[in-house]
Amino acid sequence: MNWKSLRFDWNRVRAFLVTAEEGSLSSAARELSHSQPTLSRQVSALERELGVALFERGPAGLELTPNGLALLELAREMGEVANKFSLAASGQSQAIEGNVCISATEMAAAYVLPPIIQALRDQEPGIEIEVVASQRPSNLRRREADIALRAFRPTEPYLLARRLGESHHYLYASKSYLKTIDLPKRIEELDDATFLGFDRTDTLIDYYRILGLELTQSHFPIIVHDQMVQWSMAKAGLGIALMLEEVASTEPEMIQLFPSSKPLVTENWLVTHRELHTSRRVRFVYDFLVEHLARG
Amino acid sequence: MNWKSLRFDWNRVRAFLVTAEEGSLSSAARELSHSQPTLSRQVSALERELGVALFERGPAGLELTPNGLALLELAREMGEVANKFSLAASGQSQAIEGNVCISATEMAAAYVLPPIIQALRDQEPGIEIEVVASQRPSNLRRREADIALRAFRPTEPYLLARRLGESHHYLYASKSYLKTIDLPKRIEELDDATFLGFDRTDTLIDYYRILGLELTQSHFPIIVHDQMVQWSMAKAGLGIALMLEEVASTEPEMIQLFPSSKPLVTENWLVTHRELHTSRRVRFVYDFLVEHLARG
DNA sequence: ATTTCATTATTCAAATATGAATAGGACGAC
DNA sequence: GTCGTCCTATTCATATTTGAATAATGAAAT
Repeated sequence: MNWKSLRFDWNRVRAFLVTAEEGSLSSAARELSHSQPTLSRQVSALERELGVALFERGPAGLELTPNGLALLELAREMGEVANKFSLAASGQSQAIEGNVCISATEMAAAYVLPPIIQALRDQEPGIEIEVVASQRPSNLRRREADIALRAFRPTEPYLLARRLGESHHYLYASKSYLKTIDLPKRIEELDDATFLGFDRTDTLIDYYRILGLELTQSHFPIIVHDQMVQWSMAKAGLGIALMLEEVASTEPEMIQLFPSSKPLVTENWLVTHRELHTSRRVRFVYDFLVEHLARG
Repeated sequence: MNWKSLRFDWNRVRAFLVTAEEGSLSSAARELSHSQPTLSRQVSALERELGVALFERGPAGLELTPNGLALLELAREMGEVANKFSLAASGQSQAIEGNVCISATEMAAAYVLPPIIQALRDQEPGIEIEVVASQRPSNLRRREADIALRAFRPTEPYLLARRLGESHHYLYASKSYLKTIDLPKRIEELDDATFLGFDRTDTLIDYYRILGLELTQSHFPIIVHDQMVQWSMAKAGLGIALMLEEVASTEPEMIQLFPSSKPLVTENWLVTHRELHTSRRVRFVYDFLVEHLARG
């Protein structure tokens, strides 16, 4: 076999890929934990190596040339395979030491995970935990996380999921806020209060409908994307928020509204990539989380 | 997007790939124009990086572990894409300087190409020519060559081919050899001579049948894989060889047998990868070869 | 048993790649 | 305008990677 065509520097393709996707050398450098000059030189070197101009350079940033655009397709493809390689390799790793990345919602990360991670690290100090707290589900195929805590059953065939039970959400408001409104007896009558929202979609309105409340966008004068911040605002008395019962019950200042009404129920699923489940390290964390989170 | 999983050293995958395919670090080092210690360290570093043992090491060489075997599949895939990337990049290169690799049979490389390459380099000194002389057709998809001179029309859809005319082959023997046998009048009667063969397949027997000669393996007591060497042996009087008319006619010592019989006719095709035809450099060499080789 | 030939791993000086600091340019906010 | 922020390219000291030389080991041939 002849390997002549492989003799170029593959890392430079990676530099090109991330630079093109990120839009700038600086940003790519941050992503790859390198310095901007390094990326600058790697991309320049690739261009020299190939004899092809990949970017138009300017102080405002880079712009792909048509040639660069065509090659970006292949660089993406190479990145896909590199990702698969990394995944498979991690899956085969039988080392217990090393990093495991867990994705969860902000509330779960802030209130549920800490004691579990504490216990886990007491038992296996070699395992380092990285937490990605985000409302958006992490893409496990792209390896944005090794293990994800999700509120829904995943459908992707390459994922392995385990149901952990369910969580109950109720409406909460601070004592100070409740002094400013007349709380009705029945939840259906609560319609002139201030509610805290996450975004301008109707997701939350749909949830409230399940609880028996018909609301419109105008009931959400305050939008906070960050759930932790939203909860702080609720605690500060800005309005009513939907919250996990376990989390809210630790806050004596927060009052559960209509405790006898039915809660909003979400499922909890622990999810990982099938490839990763064969990794001793990931498997350990996965099993540990199941053990400490599984209920009902 | 999250690029965490791409942060490993891609060049180490290449080191692993070539090492696994070649079977040893030393051999891989030769293929990649690196040193053996470099490959040794790159592969070790990859194993450390992934936490996976890829090879069992021994002084006799390396052996893939099951994990290594599984990862080799993905490394191969990555190599395939890297190859495509390199191909596409070369196709876009508009530099006239640089290397172009031409594959041809030994005889063509030795007798036909030299004056053409001479003229080409007089005209474009920036172009460096690499010649791969081999009876086996080079795999252009794997980029074993940029341009190939072949005796048959290629069928692969990704190849671009141009017919250059045909070549005539006759039987030749040295004057010294002819003294040792009685040359019959008609070619059909020539059956107790010594013929020089290339291998133990029947390809050559089939060719001779076209010329009207029914031979068997026993007529080929001397097998020489290398055509240049075979021709030298024929010149030294060891037997009869089939040879290109143009090449043989430059040798006064060699006698063309049965000049009035029909020759063995083969076609000549100039072939390149479609992707490469867009490279200014490859295109130039291709057109130059067409111009200097096209006949009839 | 000995030699030869292949392999891999180690050492150390030299070549190479890297990051911090810095310069310079475009763009938007004020 | 002017400031602040983002970008890229360059410089230079440092850290890493590399290859030549070499040691060590096993398999195969003698």
